[in-house]
Amino acid sequence: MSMTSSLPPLTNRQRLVAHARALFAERGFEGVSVDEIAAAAGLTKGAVYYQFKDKTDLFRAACEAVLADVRDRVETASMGHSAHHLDEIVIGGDRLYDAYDAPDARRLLLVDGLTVLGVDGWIALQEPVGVGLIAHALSHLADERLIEPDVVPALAHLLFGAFVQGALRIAASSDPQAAGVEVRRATRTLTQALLSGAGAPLKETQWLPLP
Amino acid sequence: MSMTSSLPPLTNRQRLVAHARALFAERGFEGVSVDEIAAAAGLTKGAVYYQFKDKTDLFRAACEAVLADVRDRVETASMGHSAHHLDEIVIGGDRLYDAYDAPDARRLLLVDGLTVLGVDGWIALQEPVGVGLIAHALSHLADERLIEPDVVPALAHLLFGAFVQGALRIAASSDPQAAGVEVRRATRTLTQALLSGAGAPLKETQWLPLP
DNA sequence: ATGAGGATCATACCATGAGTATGACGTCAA
DNA sequence: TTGACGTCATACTCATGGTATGATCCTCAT
Repeated sequence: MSMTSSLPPLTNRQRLVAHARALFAERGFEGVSVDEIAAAAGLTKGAVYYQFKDKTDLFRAACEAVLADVRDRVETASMGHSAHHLDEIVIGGDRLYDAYDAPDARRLLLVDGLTVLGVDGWIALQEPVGVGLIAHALSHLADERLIEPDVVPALAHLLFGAFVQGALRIAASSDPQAAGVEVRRATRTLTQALLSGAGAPLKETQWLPLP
Repeated sequence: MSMTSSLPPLTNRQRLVAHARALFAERGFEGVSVDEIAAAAGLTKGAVYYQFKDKTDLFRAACEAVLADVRDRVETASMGHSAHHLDEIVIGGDRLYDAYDAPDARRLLLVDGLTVLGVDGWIALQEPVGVGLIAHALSHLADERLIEPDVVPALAHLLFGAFVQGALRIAASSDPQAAGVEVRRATRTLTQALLSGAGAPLKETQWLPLP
């Protein structure tokens, strides 16, 4: 069904990334050998190590390819739907779950990415897209004084973590359909709570002193 | 400082787990060889593969050892502090961050665990402790009708994901001290919003139809 | 044209490490 | 004593990441 538009006919580097993406999505980073990826692209290991520094570098390139698709899906889908600023955090959230429904996004970005790229690499990868989209939505809540503006970066990161676990919970469920609505409901409970402006007062040290 | 109470003098299996835990915490699952772990325990590879099925099995045992300590730290610390039921979600949250401050908890449970054990294994590992504690706290909110009872399991999982990313954000920061208070503040914004009872009304499909 | 030089990739090779097979050593019961 | 079993060491295989080096092709100046 996919139009397989090969204009121009794809450079070898792109073909390596494409096959790496497919194989990594199927059997994970450790489950696929470099020779196998090269063979799938009709090449050998020499081509891989000329184009990429090491196996991790190839994995990173595959991650960025997946992430580009995720960004496209989320942005185009949320385009025109946000009647009000405040809706986009719940609408965009559903689109995020849709995007993370793809096997390659799950395996590369959510499962293997953290271990392979390390904590810093993982955060650097997710910041522009996943975290960034949430931060953008939260900034509108901060404009309306529903939350404090200076908690937006960290809060976006936390919410992104919630989305990650939500996607994994759906993936691990024996009934992904039912788990999908369950997780989306729980996510709305979370975002709805933010939208109510309950985070605004925040009398410092009302609960416990911060160390 | 740790009392190193060796009574009885530790079986070889326990010593393997202990050294595996330390080495995995230092250089990760892929960064440590089985021979190295065996040598650190004064043994050889044969002992490892007699006691454990494979390297992953040893890693799982190390994870459970770390997790036992996490549970102890969180439970004993939150013991007697929760004047009201509703406090424990924010108090216990701070204790969770404290527990995930340890290098072994970070590396084994938060970074390597997901990839090594797989999604199902990882969830099965975290469910009894991390997710379970949050679910317990949330159940009290459900008793007070602050949230719907049937969203508790999924919501606990989501909040646990937020804690995971919070801990990772602290770990990756160049100033963990400052990042610690930043993340804890953001976490309280989240939990405080739940405590306000904003999740209760939840008019179905007010925003979007669930698929 | 032609040869120099670089870009791109294949081939051969090495080192490491997970997993297996098998044997050695002990203990204990009969 | 001996035989069975639990525990571990040793020796081996095999897959794989990475490197070194050589082959091929394209480009371009002379």
